[in-house]
Amino acid sequence: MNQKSHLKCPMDALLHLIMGPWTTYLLWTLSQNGPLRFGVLKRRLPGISSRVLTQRLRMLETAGVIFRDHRATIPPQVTYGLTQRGVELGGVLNDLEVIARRWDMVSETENIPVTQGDTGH
Amino acid sequence: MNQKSHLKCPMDALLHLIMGPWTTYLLWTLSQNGPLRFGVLKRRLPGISSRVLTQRLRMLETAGVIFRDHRATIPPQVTYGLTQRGVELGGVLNDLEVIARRWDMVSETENIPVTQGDTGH
DNA sequence: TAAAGTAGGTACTTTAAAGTAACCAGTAGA
DNA sequence: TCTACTGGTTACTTTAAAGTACCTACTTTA
Repeated sequence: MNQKSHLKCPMDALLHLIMGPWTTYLLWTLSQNGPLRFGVLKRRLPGISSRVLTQRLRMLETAGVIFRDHRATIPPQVTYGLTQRGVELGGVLNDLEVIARRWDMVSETENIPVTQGDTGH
Repeated sequence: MNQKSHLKCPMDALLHLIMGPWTTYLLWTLSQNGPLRFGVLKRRLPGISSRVLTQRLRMLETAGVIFRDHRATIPPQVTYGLTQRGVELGGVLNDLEVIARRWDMVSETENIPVTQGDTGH
């Protein structure tokens, strides 16, 4: 297997979509502030390059997670925001964050082995 | 920012933990089959190298997501399984997979913009 | 006249991580 | 005695992706 495993598995495709640097921050920023223009977004993600920001926005747009609203005015005005899918994804990311925070708080606690049949799957 | 952003943010730490190739397959395999020995695990992930499998197992063990049961017999016998944290994580991964499958099914449907205030955050 | 803001695109460099292959100890079995 | 199995480790190579820097066109403002 290699990085292209997402060509077969929808789960991998989704993880591949959100796993890169900046991506979750980007989604988070959009979910907190609503639709934002390119330049504003760039300023809210201090350190990100135009190149990577553009890549991320294109990926997410292709996946239908964000929308792109382009007005060919001068200067141009391009706004990005979450779609319904983006909101769905945000929900799961929120669950993940709740877990992440909880684990951080109690990182010194025990790790309990789980016997087969208890996993809930 | 760079790959080390997980040093600050628990969310990034968690994503960084599960995002690599093989990791979710590994967790999935353990959740479906219960604790497994190294060699069995390797055979259930066709194509993975010992090197990467070991790395993944170490990462997950350090994070408290799996446990390692080592018996210094000859030949040695090392078993890995999910901890409580592993089960929790499995739950969220399952949610993600449900979404991934649904999106795949309806990939031709509309992507609806969401106005500020509707995001539920 | 020159700078700044708009939303990126392009070329080159760098780096982190994955892949590959060989190797280890110790014993059982042919 | 030679092989294979156990669970890895180590060194080297390769590649995908991120970083860096500079470029565009068009207009307004100083």
